[in-house]
Formats: sequence, C-alpha cells, structure tokens
Amino acid sequence: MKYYLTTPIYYVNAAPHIGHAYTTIVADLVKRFKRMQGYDAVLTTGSDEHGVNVERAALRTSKTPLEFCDVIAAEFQKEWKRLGLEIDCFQRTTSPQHARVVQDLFERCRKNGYIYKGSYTGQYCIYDNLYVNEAKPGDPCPDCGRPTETITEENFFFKLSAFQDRLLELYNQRFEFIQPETRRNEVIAFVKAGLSDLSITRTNVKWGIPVQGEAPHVFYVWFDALATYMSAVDGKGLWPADLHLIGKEIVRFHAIYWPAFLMAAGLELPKRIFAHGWLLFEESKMSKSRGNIVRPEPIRQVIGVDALRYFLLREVVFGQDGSFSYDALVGRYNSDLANGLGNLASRTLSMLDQYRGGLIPQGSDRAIAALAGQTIHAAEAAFGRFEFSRGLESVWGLISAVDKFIVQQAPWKLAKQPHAEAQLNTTLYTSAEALRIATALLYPVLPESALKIWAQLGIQEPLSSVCLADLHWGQLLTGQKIGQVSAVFPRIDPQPAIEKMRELEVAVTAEQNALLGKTQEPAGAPPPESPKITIDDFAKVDLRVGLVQSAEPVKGADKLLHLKVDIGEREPRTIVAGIAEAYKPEELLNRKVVIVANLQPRKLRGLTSNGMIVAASIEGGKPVLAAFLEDIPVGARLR
RNA sequence: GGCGGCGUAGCUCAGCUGGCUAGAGCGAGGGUCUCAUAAUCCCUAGGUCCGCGGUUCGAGUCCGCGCGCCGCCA
Repeated sequence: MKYYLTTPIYYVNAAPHIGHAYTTIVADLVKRFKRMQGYDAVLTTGSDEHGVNVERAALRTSKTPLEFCDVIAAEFQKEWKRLGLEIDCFQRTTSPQHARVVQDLFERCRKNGYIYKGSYTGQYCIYDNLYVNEAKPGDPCPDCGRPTETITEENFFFKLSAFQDRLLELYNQRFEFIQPETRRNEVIAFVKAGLSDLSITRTNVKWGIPVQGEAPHVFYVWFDALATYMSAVDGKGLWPADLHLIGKEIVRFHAIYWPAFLMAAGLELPKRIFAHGWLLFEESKMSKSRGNIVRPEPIRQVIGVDALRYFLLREVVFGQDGSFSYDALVGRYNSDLANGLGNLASRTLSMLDQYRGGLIPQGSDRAIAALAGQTIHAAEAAFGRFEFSRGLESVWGLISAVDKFIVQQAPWKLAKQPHAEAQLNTTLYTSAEALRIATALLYPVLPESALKIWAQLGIQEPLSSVCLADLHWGQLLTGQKIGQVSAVFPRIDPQPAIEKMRELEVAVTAEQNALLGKTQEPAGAPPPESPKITIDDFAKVDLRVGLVQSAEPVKGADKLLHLKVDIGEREPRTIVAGIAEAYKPEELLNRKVVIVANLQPRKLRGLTSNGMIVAASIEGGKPVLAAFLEDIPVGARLR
C-alpha cells in the first residue's frame, strides 16, 4: 500500500527558516510513521521558482533567474539533507517535466470547457511592475507609495464559479478532506459566499511556464505551483496524494482551487489536506521586518535535530499556532530528553552492565508490560490522528512509569541481596524492554537518537524495519549482549547554549541574505541584540591605530589582501584582510586604520594573519574601514 | 460589519455525548535515594474553570447575553 504525502513547495524569495523546517519535519515524521504502519510512504517537497519577485531577486545578485533559483533551491536541498529528512523527490517548478504536467493540466481543463480568455483589470504599479491586489483606482502602491494605474490585461480564466456546488458536496461527503475543523469551516464559508473565476495567466511576466501556442501568456502562481504535487510523481502511479501538509495561510488554494482544477481536468482529488498553525517567536509573529526569523541550522549545531523535532512536535499542538523560544527549546530538551528518555536509557543500560555483565536477563513485570501494550496503541492512534503532542505524552507516561518502577524495585539493593536474583532479573528486563518499546515508538520523531538507543540495547534487527503491528512486549531477546553505553541526550547548560545559537543565527542569516542579494535589513528592523559585556570584557580587546605600509593581493583569493601594518611595534604586522572587493591595494597605502592587535593568529592561504582590520559591514554589502577625522599617532590604543 | 474559533493552576495544555471532591506535564518550594546525565522518586499549587443570567436533581461541560483575544471573509 502506498502513502503519498507532500509539503508545499517553498518560494525561493526566502532562504529556509524554521517555518519551512516545521512543515517538512512533520512530513518526514508522518512518512516514517506511515512506513512503520506498513505503507510504502513517499514524500515530496520542492521549490516554487517563477514570478516577478524571483526575476528581481536574480537581478539584484546579477544572475539569470534560473541561476538564482539554482542557488536557492540548492539551499533548501542542503537544509533538508542536514536535517536528515527523507525526501524522495525535490520538485522544482522550473523542471521541464513539471512544465509538461502544467500544460497538460491546462489542456485538459480547456478541453472540458473550463478555460476562457478574458480580461483582467486591476491596479498596477508601473514602477514596481506588479499588480496591487486589494487596491482600488487611485490607491497608492504599498511598496513604493506612488500612484497605481488601472490596467486591463488579456488573461486566461479558470471557471472556478462552476465548482461551487461540487466543492461543497466534496466537503460534505469527505469530512476529513480539510483538517483541522476550524479550517474546514472557513473554507465552507468562503465557498458558500460565492466563487469568482480565477485569472491564471499573465502576459507581463516573462519568468514563468508558457501557455503553449498562446505567447506571451505564462501561467500565474497557482496553476503552476499546485501542479507540482502531480509532476513530482509523474508516471509513478502515486497520484492521488494521500496527504497535503500545508500551513494555514494557503488553505484556500489547496482546499478550493486545487480540487476545482482537478475536477475540471477529470483527475483524482487528494485524500486529505491538513493545515498546521504558525510558529510564533516568543509570542510575536516571525517576520523579516522584525528580524526575528529563526533558522534551523544553529539549533541543529548546538543541540541537534532530534531536539528540534521533539520540541516542535511536543510543545506545539499540531494544527494550532505555537510559540518558539530558545528557552522553551532547551527546557524541553533538558526535562524530557535528558532527564527523561536519556536518563532512563543510561540508568537501565548501566545497571545491565554492572549487574549482569551486559547480558539481557529474563523476567517481566506484568503491570509495566500491560502499560507498554496500552502505550503502543495510544501512541499509534494519536500519531494517526496527527495529535503528535498527545502521542508523545503517552510515550512519556511509559517512561515515567518505568522510572517509578525502578525506584520501587531498587535494583541496587537487590544486587546486594543473595536471594533476589529473579527479582533483579525481572526489574532489569522490564526496564530494558520498556525502553525498547518507547524507542521504537519514538523512531519517527527522534530518528537519530532512537537509532543510538537501539544500538546500545544491542538489537540486531534494523529499527527502520520495525512494524507497529508487530511491536509487542517480550521481543527483547534474553541473553542478548548490549552495546557500548553513552549519553544520548547530554544535559546542557541553557545560557551558553542559547547564546551560541543566537550567535550562529546572526551568521547564518547574513550568509543567506548575501545569497538573496539583500544588502540590508528592511528599514525599521532592529539589529539583533548582542549579549551585554562588562568594561573588563571590552578591555580584553586590544584596538590600535595602525598605518598601512604595504598592500598586495593574495594569490588565488579574490577577497583577500595581504597587508603590512605598522602599529608602533618593532616590525609591522602581517594582516590578511577580506577587503579586496571594497578597496584596491594602492588606496590603502599610508592610510590609518584600526587593528585588533591581540587576536589569535590565523592562517589564511598560507599567510599567517596577526590581527584583524576593523571595518563596518552591512549584510551582503562591502566592508568600510574605520578611520579618524583628526590626526592620531600610530600605535595609539582605542579604549 | 458577517461567519468561525478560543478564554481552565505561574507557563503549555487535557477535560468526549452534563455527575469532578476540577486534572497532566513543565516551572517553584520541601524531602528521599544513589543504578543513572547535580538525573530519579515522594510531598506541596488551594485555580471566582472570562463575567452575568438561564435550562437541569446536578454545568468548565448545554442555551442566551456581555467582555477579551484570534482566524476567515467583506
């Protein structure tokens, strides 16, 4: 049995952030879970690469649109790879095979009489080259503030209005088609209010899929983007999709337009659409202008992918909005993963080592066995309903029951009593077996860590091939030798970890902005606040006035200059600086600059740099050297 | 303005078709044990279940009105 699920395809005007990661992680979880239920699960994601915004962004980075898309699509693919997500197909809307599917979808709709040529009238900003959707005649452009013009353009239209009744019937007959229910209500209300036809092509945009034989028409947004769900698995017999996972902001397109397109084309409809909520950052919406977009990479580096997965699935009620904060992330990690699961693994395995030479004994506690059985069912049922936080709660119920059980049995006392062999065996087997079951159940959520615990239990059967239907108490083999024991979730100190993540965050954001050709944050964005330092901290930095005595390019490095700088010492300092794109060597000769004199030496392209030159830098822009208006002697210290 | 949803312990949330003396996890305070990752385990929260009115033997749980948030639409 196949189970085909999708994430939305992400628009390449932004680099991957935690919101993208959230949807994709959930999709990966569902895929793994479905596989454990015995399905051949296939997961696709991709990138949405057409449109004016992409054309512009490409221009900013002096690339062709396709070159630009290549870069950003690669960023997404790299991110999913780093996060260990099992993506079967990454579909790009610029792939030729996708274009064929879009054109085919259009032709089918057209043949069935649901496409007509009409004219679209809207408010258009001739400076920004875009339609302002909500504007009335005379309204200014929200981007540049200049007046918009009323423009009429010939477009192809899709007869969405013809589908009102059929859509309502669909929602009525298939209750689970749109979930959660609140989204379903919204959609029904929207459709009941009446549907107007959709303009699905543009003639003033070049960067899009051409409508065959109808130049200069290209497909506009949804006809193009939604079709990836089919093109990604074209010819593989996987359509219709079993699940489209989406964010709540695109419910309308998925629950109304998409089924209408498919009905018009005479194609099968997806089985289910599930819309999740938004991730808020410490109560406020994440947005570029607030500068509070969280990236997954720093989190991965500091506490690992599984911690992020666990947090997102446990802390956020799936379907509702959730709040992300580094505090809560680390809190969950320490209390649930380190103290809970990790510690249970650690104490159980180390007792097996100490008291039984690392061999699994025989014996089993009935109460815990029964609870484990219940937990298997409860967790599977909850995951099946997309109630991930509930499913995890039930697994933690088992974990905490075993912790309690261990204290009651006090195996460390039993080990000292001559006649308690059997009871000790039972205690150890029960703990280890419960750990095995919890680990198997958690595999979809914590794939990396579950594999580690599995190996530490010494189980030979691959975890990825465990089937939930066959998971039962008592399958842990007596006599089995456990593996090497080590902490799976080492407890972490919150403050340094959070600081580290914040630091990395800034670096990652800067890199990504450079890729997107963004020279600076939009106006009004407060720069991310750095942690406060004391005057003593500052005093550690030895800043001095230096005079550039020589400057020359570094072979094989476009950005580097090799400088000799006099800072009042016997010999001039050798400093390698990444400023070649901003300054020519001759511009720097005899210029006074600010040097960090006590920076650890660092080797760059074979040269050892003894210090750093101070420059202001704008994200994605060129550095500007610090300088003085008054004359100042070489070697003077800045403080 | 119309429609939909929500408002329960410091925080995040459970409480289905009305019977609860109102629950869980986290956090906080106290104690215990020592196998374990300064982990575990035990005890401790006295919360007008947003307010008011109603239905009922009995209402976080149903109905009406009001207040406050949020979403969709206009």
